[in-house]
Amino acid sequence: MIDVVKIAKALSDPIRYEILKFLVRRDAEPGAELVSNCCSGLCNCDIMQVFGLIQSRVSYHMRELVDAQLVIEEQRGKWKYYYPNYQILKDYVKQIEANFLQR
Amino acid sequence: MIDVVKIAKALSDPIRYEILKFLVRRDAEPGAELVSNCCSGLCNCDIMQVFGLIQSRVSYHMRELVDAQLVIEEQRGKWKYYYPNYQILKDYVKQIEANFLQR
DNA sequence: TGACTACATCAAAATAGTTTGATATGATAT
DNA sequence: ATATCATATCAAACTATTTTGATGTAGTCA
Repeated sequence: MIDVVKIAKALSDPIRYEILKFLVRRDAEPGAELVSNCCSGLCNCDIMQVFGLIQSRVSYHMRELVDAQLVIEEQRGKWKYYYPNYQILKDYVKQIEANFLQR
Repeated sequence: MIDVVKIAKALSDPIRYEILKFLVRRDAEPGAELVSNCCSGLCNCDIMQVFGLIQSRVSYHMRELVDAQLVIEEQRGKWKYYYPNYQILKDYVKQIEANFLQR
């Protein structure tokens, strides 16, 4: 079962929320211009560049998102490629609805 | 517009999450046995009793829930009566879906 | 091999959130 | 009015989270 409080905590940081939104937007627009030329997907260095954050800060927040299972990571050579975990997001919504909106 | 990150933060504390679940459950079962005899609704003192928390702690968490608009409070004499704000909960789910699950 | 790149990890500092006990406020009842 | 009850607020202590700079690790490429 999902840990709904842990997911809420992961979503409760504005930077993480924006990063996740960005991952989803980029995932939905596969033809969009690549942010950097470091790799074909979306990696740490892209997020650094887009949000103007230093490397260890991005690394920290991505680990939080991965730990909450909101984001799946995939190693590609020396890069980490991130993509949204839609199943967990769906489960989160379902759980919120089940706990608070069942009438 | 709702502040989705603020709502997530309010939901990210396990005590607040349980209190909100409790408010919803109690709201859905109007015939359920009253927890205390202090008032006809659900007040601070009920939550203290049910969760075994001291007064200032309950007061703090209820204020967080009210600030996030997840809970509406109503003064009744010397008591505060709390009930869930379903509209905000619905808006929160909608926003999560719009930001992350639109395909 | 060595130089370089991407990312992880660590410890320290900074910031934010939570808990507690004490005190304050405001309503009710006598 | 006073006494009592429910809740708010405050300051201090405590705990958790975030940020930073430094260093470590592992992959890549010449």
